[in-house]
Amino acid sequence: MILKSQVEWALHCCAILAGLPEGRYLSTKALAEFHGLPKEYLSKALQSLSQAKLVESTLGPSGGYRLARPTAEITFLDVVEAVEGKERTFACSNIRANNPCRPEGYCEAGPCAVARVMWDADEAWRAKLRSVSLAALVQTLEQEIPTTLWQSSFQWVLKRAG
Amino acid sequence: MILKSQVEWALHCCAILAGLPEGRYLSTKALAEFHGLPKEYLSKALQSLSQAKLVESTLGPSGGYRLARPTAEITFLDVVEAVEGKERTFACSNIRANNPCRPEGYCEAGPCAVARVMWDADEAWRAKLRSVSLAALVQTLEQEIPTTLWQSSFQWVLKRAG
DNA sequence: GAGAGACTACTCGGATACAGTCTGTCCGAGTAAATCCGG
DNA sequence: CCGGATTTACTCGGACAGACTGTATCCGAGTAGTCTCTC
Repeated sequence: MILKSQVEWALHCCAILAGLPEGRYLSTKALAEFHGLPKEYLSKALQSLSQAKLVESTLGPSGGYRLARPTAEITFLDVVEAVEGKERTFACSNIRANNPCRPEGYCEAGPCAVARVMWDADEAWRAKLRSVSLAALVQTLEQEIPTTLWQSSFQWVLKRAG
Repeated sequence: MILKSQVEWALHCCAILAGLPEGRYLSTKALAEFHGLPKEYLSKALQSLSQAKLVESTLGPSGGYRLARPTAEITFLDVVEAVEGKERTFACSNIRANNPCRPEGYCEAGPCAVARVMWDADEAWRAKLRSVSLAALVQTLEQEIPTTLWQSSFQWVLKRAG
C-alpha cells in the first residue's frame, strides 16, 4: 500500500500556486516543466484538485490554475483526499459474520473491534494531515530554501503566469 | 490507496490464535473455514506472518500455526507491516531537484518539507497501530461478544486445534 | 484612431491504451501421526 | 502386549494465471487574447 505519485505532485503544485499573486493563473505546462513531470498526466492530478474545488481553472491563452481558497484554508488532507479519495484506508468486510457458531439471525451491533482500531489509526493519520495548511508549508519552505533560489524560482513562475 | 484485504484476514486470524491454548496449533484450513475465506489465498497472509516471525508453523497432521510471542508483545503494527511491508506510505521522488532554477551542483540537505509532513502523518498512523496489542484486542472482544457465542467459537476452534 | 467582428492559439477535460500489483489457484516437498508387523 | 519401521495423510511453501487499479498518452470542446477590417 502506497500513495499515488500524483499526491506528491499535487502537493508540490499547490505549494507553487500558493505563491502566485492574486488573480494570476499558472498552466499545467508551466507546472510540469518546473517539476520535470509529464504534462499530460500531471493534468489528471490537477483535474482532481479542480473537481474537489481546491483550485479554479481558466481556459485560453494565459489560462491555467489558481487556488480557490486562501492558503490558510487548504490543508494537506484536502489535497490528499482530492487525489486519493475520501474513503478510509481500511475496508472492513465484516468477516465475523461468517463465524459458523453464529446463531441464526444474530445481528452484530456496530463495527467490529478490529475495524475500530484500524479506523482510529486512519483518523490519527488524517488529523495530522489536517493540521498542516498550505500557508504553513510555504512558511517552512521560505525559511529553508536559499533566498536566491527562492526568488529566481518565483521569477521563473511569474514569467509564465497569465 | 487502500490496505489489502489480507491485512483484515491476518488480524482476525491472530485474534483467534491469541485464544489458543499453549502449545496447540491451528491449521489454515480451520482458520479459512471459520472466517469463510479461500483457504489457498489465506495461506499467503499466514506465510507473511510466518516470515515476519510473528507465528510459528508445524507440518504434518494436526499441524498449523500458533503465535510466536505472548499476545501482549504483538501489536497491530506488527501484523500490518508483516502483510503490507515496512515501507512508508508516502514515497518522495525528490522532484524539487528538477527545479530549472536550481544552481548547478546544488545539493539539498535533508528531506523536503512536503515529505516531512507526509512522513509525520505516517508515523502518527503507525504509532496508533503500535499502541494496540493483540492482548488488548482479545480483551475488547471478550467484553463485547456474547458469552455463548464466545464459548461456542472457542470450542469450535479447540476441536480442530492439533 | 476607435470599435466590432473574425481568427488563432492556447487552455482544460474526458476518452483511450499499457503496466504493475492485488487477488485467487495449483501442485510439490516435508513431516508428524497412525498403522502394521515382528519379537 | 510392546517397540520400531513403514505407510499414510495432512500440512506448509513456493510457482503459476486472471482482474483491477495506477500510470501514461492522445485528441476534442471551449475560451481569452490578437489581429484585421471597417467606419
